[in-house]
Amino acid sequence: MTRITENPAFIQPTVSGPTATLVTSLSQAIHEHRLVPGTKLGEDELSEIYNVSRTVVRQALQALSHEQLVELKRNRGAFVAKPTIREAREVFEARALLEPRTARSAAERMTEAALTRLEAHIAAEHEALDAGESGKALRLSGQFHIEISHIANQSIIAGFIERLVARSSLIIALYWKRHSALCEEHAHHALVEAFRRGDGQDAEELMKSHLVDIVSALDLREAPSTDVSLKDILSG
Amino acid sequence: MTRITENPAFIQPTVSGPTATLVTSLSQAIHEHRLVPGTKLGEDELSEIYNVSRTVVRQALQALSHEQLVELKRNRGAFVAKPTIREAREVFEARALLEPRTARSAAERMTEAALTRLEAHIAAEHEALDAGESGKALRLSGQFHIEISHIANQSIIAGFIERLVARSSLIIALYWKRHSALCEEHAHHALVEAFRRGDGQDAEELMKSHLVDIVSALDLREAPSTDVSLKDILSG
DNA sequence: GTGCACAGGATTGTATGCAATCTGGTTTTG
DNA sequence: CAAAACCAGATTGCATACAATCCTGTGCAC
Repeated sequence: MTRITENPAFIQPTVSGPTATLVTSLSQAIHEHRLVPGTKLGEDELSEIYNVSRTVVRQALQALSHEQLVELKRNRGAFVAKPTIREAREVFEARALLEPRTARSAAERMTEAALTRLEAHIAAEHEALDAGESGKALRLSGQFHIEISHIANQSIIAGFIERLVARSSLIIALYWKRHSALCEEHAHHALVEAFRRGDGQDAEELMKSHLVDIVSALDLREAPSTDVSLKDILSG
Repeated sequence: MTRITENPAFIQPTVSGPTATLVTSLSQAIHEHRLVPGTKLGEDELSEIYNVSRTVVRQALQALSHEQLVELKRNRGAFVAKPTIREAREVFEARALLEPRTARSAAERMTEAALTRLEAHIAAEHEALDAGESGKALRLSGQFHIEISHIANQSIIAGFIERLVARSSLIIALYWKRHSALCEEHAHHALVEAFRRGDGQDAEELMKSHLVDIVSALDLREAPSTDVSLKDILSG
């Protein structure tokens, strides 16, 4: 059993105590696609399921709202967020801006311990796939990306990448059109090999193409414009 | 009186109702340096000052904690955040990465209405300076940067810039070593002229040098390393 | 049969109360 | 005199209660 000790919630917590536990649990369910976009998250219901008071639930929902994983609608409740196609595009544009340079930085400051951690991520991901746990494999894929950003040791940019990768879980739940697992099989391996050689340029290029590959599996075609009137549509 | 209608809290709100009002008020006080880093923000005290219950105060403090403007210490209370020198450096590195390209995008999609808004920002900033309201001028300087990111119309990156500029208020409060106002007098003017010409490359270069200028006014020398033992220090 | 109005129950927003924790001052001990 | 222990008041974490708002189902009018 490969042990992964990194944060299953992806984003470093700003809350503590039972609230943090609940945030981690809900985040993990979102990243593993057990909680799907649009799901209503009722306070009383969560309070019962997790055996905490509504106070803790509200704090956790507020935290998840700040992470843009949950949308709070005043007087209506909390819902797992549904990023629009526009938002999906922008998230991956931002990832394409930040992650390749972060991969380069990671390659340039790679250590044996960090390589070991990355390899453990890949091993755990494969184990999850072999065990038919696709949700877990998906979450571990995301964590692999975040681990790279931590190795690069630029905490501000890493924080942004955490947010982007976390939101990517929702985007993938909504718009993924491939039947296979998220990240192409050899992409993470190739990245780790580049890191092992300390080859920043290779790492940067591999991350770029890896992200392009992910985007190519998302169906981000715009829905028909709502500016078109019903009359125009019906008159062919 | 030049009216500025943009968000004095810098960061788009994720809370609503009285909580949002309180967040805006506290943020503004932070950006105008009326609330200085390290200040204790007691729940009962804020509750009395703002005439809201502790529930609303706690929600607002949590929101400010998510924005990294406030640090919540469990069982000890909330404090206006004090970014370390390391953090200060990283914030401006991230700004140097994001803002010049955002300025370029803004130049390429500039409209008359947007130019008018930017000019109004500059006018309001000068008015505040002339009236001796340096805190307000400071906040308006920050808002100018955020307005540019909104014109660029990339909402994810704009969101990151909001967070970075917001945090810059704390950094400036702690580390500013110049006696003059924050942004050099002609820098914002020059940017607006580049925007007027639609000159993306010029805008990008001007933003780069503008940020370099800001960093040059910050005292970010590292304190002596704490790895040095007391014995080493005392033995000369 | 369809559309509108209303009522009741469910849920959310917020206030308040109580227990847990911390801090600072005082007392005791060596 | 200095350090440790103790205690009381202040503050924070969290639960619970109540008011406000929303949603859905039912009844009535056309």
